[in-house]
Amino acid sequence: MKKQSLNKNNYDASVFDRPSLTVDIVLFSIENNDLKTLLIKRNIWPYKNHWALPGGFVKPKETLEQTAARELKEETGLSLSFSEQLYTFSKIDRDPRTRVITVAYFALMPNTNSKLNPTTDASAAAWHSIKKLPDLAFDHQEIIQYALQRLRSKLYYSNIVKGLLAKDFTMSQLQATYEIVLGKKLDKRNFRKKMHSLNLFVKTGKKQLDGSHRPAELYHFKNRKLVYFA
Amino acid sequence: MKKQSLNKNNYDASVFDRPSLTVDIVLFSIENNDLKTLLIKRNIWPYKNHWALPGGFVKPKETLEQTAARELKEETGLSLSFSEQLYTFSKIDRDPRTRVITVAYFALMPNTNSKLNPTTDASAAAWHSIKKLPDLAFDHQEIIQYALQRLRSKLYYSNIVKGLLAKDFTMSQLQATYEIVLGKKLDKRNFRKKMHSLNLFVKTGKKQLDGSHRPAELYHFKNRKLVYFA
DNA sequence: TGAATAGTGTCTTTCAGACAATATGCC
DNA sequence: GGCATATTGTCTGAAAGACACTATTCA
Repeated sequence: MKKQSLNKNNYDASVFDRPSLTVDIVLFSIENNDLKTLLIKRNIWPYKNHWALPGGFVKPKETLEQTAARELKEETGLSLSFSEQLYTFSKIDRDPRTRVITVAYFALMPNTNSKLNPTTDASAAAWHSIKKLPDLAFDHQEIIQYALQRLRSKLYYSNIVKGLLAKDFTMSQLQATYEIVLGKKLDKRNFRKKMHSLNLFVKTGKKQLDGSHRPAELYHFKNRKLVYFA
Repeated sequence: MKKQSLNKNNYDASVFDRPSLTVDIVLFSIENNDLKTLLIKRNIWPYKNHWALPGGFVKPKETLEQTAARELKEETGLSLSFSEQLYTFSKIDRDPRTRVITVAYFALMPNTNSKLNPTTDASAAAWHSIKKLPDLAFDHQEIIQYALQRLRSKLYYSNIVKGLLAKDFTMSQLQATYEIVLGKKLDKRNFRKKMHSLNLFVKTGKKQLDGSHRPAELYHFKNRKLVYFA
């Protein structure tokens, strides 16, 4: 196979007589009470110097999930815990190089303040608030909006919020996470009534003491896996 | 590009140093009060003489939706009205030829008793009850089950049932369609109360007279498009 | 004892689910 | 009038949503 070149003039599209396939990852996390997504800064054509979702080409011997994990690791140094397939985007001109179809994945991680270590095709990696995203490469804006919808709706019928929380958490932290993602305030009593009725949590017995006020019970999820409840 | 050959011994996998991409279509329709899906009988290796979902390789200049419509037309003679993307299946060994990733689409059509006209890779095309499917090629059994889940759950929060009905229909026909797809009986009064509360239908003014009993009001959908209501 | 956050219960409204009698047309 | 299907309303229980006070710790 011919080597793929790196700018518009000597780009050989004949290499691609079938569509190429990539995986892109929308990784969400909460930082400073704000929902953020991880972007990398491209240092090659096309969209050089634009921010983009981490992602890359699928290798013949790896599953799409493996591609997602590998690319995220390569481009940011982060490891993937929870992820699920989002949608496959296939507009004909979404990539100026040639026909590229991308399977988008959506992933969550708790706030860990991990240092980001971009390598390869990225000159930088950074968390961006979903409230003010920069100009993005390709159709990545659309992909992020799709992922955000999916995340928001899954809050209502699954324990997906787990992906954004540390192992142990307080009911206040849980509620704050819902509020940040949904972008609206929730009633404290109704929220707790609902959450307790779901029977998804157990008390750890520990309490969180952090200031001059009543300490909060710490909970964790009963189930290791994603659970649907509606 | 080398021509692809047709049996295991002289199959040249080096043609595929990147994953190949196909589209498969799960087309549902109701026939004789039974939910059926359209299958074709393969007349080439692999899975020769097995039933399989209609589908095929994505061409460079077509969208996935166009691939779906083209393949369905080629293999069955049918035209696609409603369809939506289902999921992308990518297990490494799902296709014995080489690495093939497939984007599954799920589609609906009203019962039209259209004659099926298989061509190209199919020696036959036929509707099969989802209650007793034959041995299927590839991972197509899994794909159909996934599509069926999607269809069933969408009945509860969208007007997707439209895809299975003629333009005008009675409330009894609507309810029967729900019952066939869900595989369970529903209460007539509660069903109608709910449906009318959704405000999705208008009376056509016409009535269906078909036998020695009270004629039924004919309705049609207000909205041309898919509408979500929950 | 004042400041800050944690934790809890009642009332009202809405919706799902159980349930049966009347209406209309054809023979 | 008899048969077959169409059409309609009430009651009950469960859950969502509005709403305010007490509990605990620390300074």
